[in-house]
Amino acid sequence: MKSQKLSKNEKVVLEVVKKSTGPIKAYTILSDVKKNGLKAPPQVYRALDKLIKKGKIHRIESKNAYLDCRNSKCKTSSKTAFSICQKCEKVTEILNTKLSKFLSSFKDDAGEEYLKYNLEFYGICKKCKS
Amino acid sequence: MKSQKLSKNEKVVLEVVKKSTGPIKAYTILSDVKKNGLKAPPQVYRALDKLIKKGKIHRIESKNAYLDCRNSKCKTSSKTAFSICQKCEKVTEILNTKLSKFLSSFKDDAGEEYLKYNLEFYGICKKCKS
DNA sequence: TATAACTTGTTATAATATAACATATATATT
DNA sequence: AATATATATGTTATATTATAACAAGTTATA
Repeated sequence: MKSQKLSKNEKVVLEVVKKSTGPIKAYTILSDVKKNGLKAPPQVYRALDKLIKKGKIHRIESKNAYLDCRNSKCKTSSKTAFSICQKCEKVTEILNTKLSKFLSSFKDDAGEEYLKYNLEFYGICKKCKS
Repeated sequence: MKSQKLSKNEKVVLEVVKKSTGPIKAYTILSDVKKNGLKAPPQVYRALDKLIKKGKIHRIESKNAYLDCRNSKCKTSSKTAFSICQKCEKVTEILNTKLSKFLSSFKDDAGEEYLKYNLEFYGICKKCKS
């Protein structure tokens, strides 16, 4: 497990991700942090990579977007599950013990378990249904 | 569920994906299908999108790559699970009834079920471990 | 055969991400 | 403190992945 200490750029990027109401894209972050002096994509991508390793944010693979982790117990980003509304694009992290236990102890045909997974559920959220 | 009939370009692209020993990238497909007369990215991406909808191939989100579906029962690409070796990059589709039943009947905190999901497990495959 | 729906071809460009290298800052070791 | 080492930053250029927009051809159907 990596140190949780954040560098200057990591703090700046994390603040932007936290402020966002949903998953935010790298270039949206970039245009936002330009007021903080950051200028180029690598500065953002480097910070994002580190923040993911440090468990501060998650990457929503199917959206190429980044979301802050609201699970205080989350120290790493190795086991993640999300629900994604296909209508309003809202993404919610799923923190469910039964689910994480099931997936953590899941054995494939070769009898192997996995220390890392990412699960994305797609559907229509309650708000959009009503 | 979409018609399973494939157009000319879809057949050409599917053959290339099938021939590949693992997940294959869109631009790798493009350079391959150039001998069949296809010339530009949209031709490949359009075929890929249709093939996914028709359940013939899957997209491995974390790799931006495409893999043919070997599950004969797979008519759509709405419920998918894969294991990905972080060393040799091998990707295997997981066809496991217990897993698919669990995820299909999973209810989130709002009591909602999901008709669509994608799960990616990451680890080291047996071959790479030994 | 006309009409609609789908499929293809084509050019250009948008969106996402990394390589490579120079410099600066922080941390640990003597 | 001075040196060595590792980490973090700044910068330019470029690679990779994907779509917009529009014209034209093909197939299915009324």
